[in-house]
Amino acid sequence: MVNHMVQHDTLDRIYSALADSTRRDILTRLGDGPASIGELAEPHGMTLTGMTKHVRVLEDAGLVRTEKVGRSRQCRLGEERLDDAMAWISFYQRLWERRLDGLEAYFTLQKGTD
Amino acid sequence: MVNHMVQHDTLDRIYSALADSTRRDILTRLGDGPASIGELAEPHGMTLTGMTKHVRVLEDAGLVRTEKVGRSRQCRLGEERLDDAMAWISFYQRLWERRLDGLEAYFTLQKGTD
DNA sequence: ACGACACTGAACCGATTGGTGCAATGACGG
DNA sequence: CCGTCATTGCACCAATCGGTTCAGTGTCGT
Repeated sequence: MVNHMVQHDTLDRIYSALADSTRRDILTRLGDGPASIGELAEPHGMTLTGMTKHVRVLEDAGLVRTEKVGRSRQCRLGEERLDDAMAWISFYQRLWERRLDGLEAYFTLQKGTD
Repeated sequence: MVNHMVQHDTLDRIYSALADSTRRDILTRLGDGPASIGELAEPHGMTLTGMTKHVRVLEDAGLVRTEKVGRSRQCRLGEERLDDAMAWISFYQRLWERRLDGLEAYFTLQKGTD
C-alpha cells in the first residue's frame, strides 16, 4: 500500500529541479547555512538574474525557502523533505528486485494503487 | 566541495528521466514484465514515435534496456538501480536534518551567551 | 540627499523537450 | 512474392530551459 503516486506535478517539479548540477550545488551550499543570491551566484560565475531563476525553480519545488531581508534575499533549505521522491525511487527499486527474482508471474500488490 | 555526487551528467539524466509522469508510468508498467513500444504507447494514447522517444530517454539513463526481437522492440527494466539518485537524496536529507541541528545549536548558543 | 549595492522584470537567444504526421524499413503470414 | 504490421527516421511545431543584457526598484551607508 505504497502511496507512491502523489500529485504528479509535485514529483515532476522535484525531479526536474534536481536534474541540474547547478541546482544540486545550491542545495549542498544551503546545507551549510543560508545564503544570498549573490553568494550563491559567485562560485558559479553566473549572473544574479540567472541564479534568481534557479532559486525560483527550487523554491517552486519546495526545496528552498527565501525571504527578502533588506536589499538582499536570504535563501535557506525549504520544507520539502524529498520523502515523496525517495518513496518513488524505493518503489522502483522493489520493482527492479522483483525482476531479479525472475518471477514475473507474481501477484502484484501495487497494481491497483496507481 | 561536492564529491558526494557521482558523474553529474549521470544524475542529470536519471533525474530528468524521472521528471515526467509518462516515463514513471512506463517504469511502473515494466515492473510487471517486458513490453513492446506499442503496448507501452496504447494506454497513453500516444503515437509510437512519441513512445519511442520516451523509451530512448529512459534507456539513455540506464533505467530501461531494449532489444529488437523480430519486428517489435522488447523493453524491460535496465541495469541502473537508482542507487546514485537515492544516495544524493539521502545526502540532502542529512543536510536538512543538520539544518535543524544548526538551529538548535544556535538557540542553545543564544541562551548560553545571554 | 546621494551614490553604491542587491536584486528583479522584461526582452531576447539558442538548445532541448514533448509531441505530431508521413514515408521508409524490415519481419511475418500465407 | 505480397500485403500487413511494428517500428523508426526525418521534418516540423510550440513550449520550456538555461542563460544573457539592460533598465529599473528599493535599501544601505555616509
